Order: sequence, then structure tokens, then C-alpha cells
Amino acid sequence: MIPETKQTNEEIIPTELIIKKAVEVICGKWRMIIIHLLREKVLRYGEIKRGVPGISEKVLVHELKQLVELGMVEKESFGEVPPRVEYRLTDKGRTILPVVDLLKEIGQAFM
Amino acid sequence: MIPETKQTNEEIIPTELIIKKAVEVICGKWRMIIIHLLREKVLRYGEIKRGVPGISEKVLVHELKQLVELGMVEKESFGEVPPRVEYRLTDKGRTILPVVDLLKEIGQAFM
DNA sequence: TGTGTTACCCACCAATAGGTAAGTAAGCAT
DNA sequence: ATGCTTACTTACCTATTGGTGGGTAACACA
Repeated sequence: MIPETKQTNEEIIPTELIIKKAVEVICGKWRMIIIHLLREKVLRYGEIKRGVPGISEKVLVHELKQLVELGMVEKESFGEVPPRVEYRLTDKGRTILPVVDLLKEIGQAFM
Repeated sequence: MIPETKQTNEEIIPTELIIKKAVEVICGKWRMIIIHLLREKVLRYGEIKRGVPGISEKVLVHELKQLVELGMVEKESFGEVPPRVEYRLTDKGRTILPVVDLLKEIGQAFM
């Protein structure tokens, strides 16, 4: 059982740790749905909320914060009142769109 | 926002529900690691346990049960003492190997 | 003055996931 | 008799996740 993953001139991280991290990143009841929503459009907070029916405000705010922290989403606040805040996928966020697509394929088989 | 997924002559399931189900199926701290372990070998319970360091017995047993229920893993008990039990990936289980591979690629970027 | 708007925050609660440590069955070797 | 082996089970506990229902800022408009 030898770690298979190489990083040029850097430490070698065992596959299981990498998978664990990736699972951390993509999991959560709503996260992939939010990413999927943001796939083609820049959306305001309220638009995301309406696009993810069933999610609570607390969780949506928390998810968006984490997605920003992870570098997957960018937040832009315009200093207006009432407030206007826009969220858009970053390039890093786009790297997980293939996962979303795979999930769409695979999910069918388990319905 | 029109549901994009068609099933010939069957009900149309909204994309978000499919993604949600898929996330349910693949999530859990250890599940993808177990699947990855079983990728090329049929393994006994104890071998899996040693291959997933850190997992508790309770959780491992529970995960294996769920994977069997989901049809992703097959369990074979030989009526021996001390017991011998083998676990192997099913074809259905193999359908999520592409997800594991994607996770391996993506996980890197978030380490 | 009062109401609506929007994107939040907060205190509290419930459900689920995961961890710990002990025990069990049944046979074999000592 | 005793202990070793293996694949579990059980009771109990903690941590994380998610949900509920309220509040707030700051301005525009009636």
C-alpha cells in the first residue's frame, strides 16, 4: 500500500487524505446545489435563496461564507440600501463542476 | 429554470433532487475511502479496517451495511470459526469510481 | 410616522454522525 | 481450563449539521 500521488519536489500526501479533504469540500446537504445554481449566472443572495428551496437562511449564509473562504465563490457587496450582494463562481469553484455533472449522472441510479 | 433531465416516458425528476440524492450516496467521512480500497481487491472485514486507519468499528460496520443496502457492495460470509467475511464492489458500486478519481484530482487543490 | 425592502445576525433547539470501550460467539491450540 | 482469533454488537457519549423564529440596519416612499 504505497501512496500513489506525487507532487513535484514536495511532500507526498497519501491518497486517502486527499479523498477525505475532497469529500469535506463537496459535502453538505446544499453545497453542490448552490454551485450548480451559480454555474452560468452571477446571482444575488435572494436569487440563490429562491433557487434552493428548503434551505434555511442561517445555513445559506453559512454555506456562502465557507464557499468564499474556500475560494470557490466571490462575493461583491454594492454599498446600497436596501443591500445588494452578488455571488459568482471563481475558477477554483468551476473545477468542481465536473463533479456536479458526474453526480447528476450517478444520482439517477439511486433514486 | 426547466428541469433538464429526461427519463423516457417516465416522471421527470428535478436536477436538484438528483444531486441531493447523489450527495447522500457519496458522503460520509469514510465512504469514498472504503470504495477506493475495494476498487481492485476483494477484502475481508479486518483488511478493510486496517486499510482505513482511524475509523471506528461501529462506523465501519454501519458503513458496510449501508453500502450493501445501496447495492454498491456485496458481502459473503463463510460459515467458519473464527468468522471470515468478504466484501467486494458490485457493478453499481463501480459506477462511482469515476467520482473517486475526480475527488483525487480535485482534493489536491484544497490541501 | 409607519411600512417595505434586502441581506444578513443571533439564541436556541433537534437530529444525525461519529467515537469509546466493553462484550459476545464458537471453535482451536495450549 | 485458558486464551487466541475474527467479525461483529451494545450502551453511552460528544460533536457537527441543520432548522426555527426572531431581530437589525438604512433608506425610500406613502
